[in-house]
Amino acid sequence: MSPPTPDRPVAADQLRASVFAALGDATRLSLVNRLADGQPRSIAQLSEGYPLTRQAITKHLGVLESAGILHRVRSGRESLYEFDAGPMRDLSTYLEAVSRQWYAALSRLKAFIAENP
Amino acid sequence: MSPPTPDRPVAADQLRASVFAALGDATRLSLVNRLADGQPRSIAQLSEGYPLTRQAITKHLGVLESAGILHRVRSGRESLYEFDAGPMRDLSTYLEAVSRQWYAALSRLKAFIAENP
DNA sequence: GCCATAGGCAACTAAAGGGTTGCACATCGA
DNA sequence: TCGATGTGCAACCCTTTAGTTGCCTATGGC
Repeated sequence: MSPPTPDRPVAADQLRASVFAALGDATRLSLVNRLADGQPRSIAQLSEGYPLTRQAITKHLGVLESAGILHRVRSGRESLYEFDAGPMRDLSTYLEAVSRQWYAALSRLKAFIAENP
Repeated sequence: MSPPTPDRPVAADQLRASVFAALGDATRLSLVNRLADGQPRSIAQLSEGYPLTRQAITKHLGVLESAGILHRVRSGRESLYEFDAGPMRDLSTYLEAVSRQWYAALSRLKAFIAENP
């Protein structure tokens, strides 16, 4: 391993980035919002209310599934998609950590300035 | 106001999606990580350690700036970028709300099942 | 005033993304 | 059994994105 390089894009970044990217589309965010009530829905159901074809929605669902945000369960002739909060909780934790790090650094800076005339 | 229930893509989704999209790249995540210590850095500094050209990094920084995650401050001949925790805090709040909504719905479902033999 | 350094701008390429259409296939229900 | 419904698959299109190269401008230091 290369010793001292904690900064270059690492595996963890790749993983998070793929989840962020999956959420980086208004249609997909909307789909997630609908499924966050815990009730699984079919592709046909999820396609209702969008000015898009069923195929387009299918692709979006595929992206969300690849990111682990949704799971697909076949039931008879339909594919039901259900929400999984795990990945989004992870992101939330990560974002919280970064924000906290920033606030902490800022506080230290302020303290330093206050103590040095 | 934020607990999301919108059915189709709405303005709020567009805004959040753009921030999510900005974070949906490993290189950009890495840049954010570096700047989250609160210390502004120049493009040249930020370009170090990546197998990319300075121009590529410049573009990434532009994306992050457009999303409001970074701010640019010109200082002499260099452009300093500094971190702003606001957008990421918003996302964290949003993700937390969605997760909470899901857990709540799941709890209700369990309770319902327990009460109906 | 000179030169090295830091950035900005523009044009270009390759690949990924978002979307569509067309068609084949499985399954449900009367 | 038969038609309607729900999906899957593939090919295709257009736009965006990630990245490069080349060149020109501004600034800082000596």
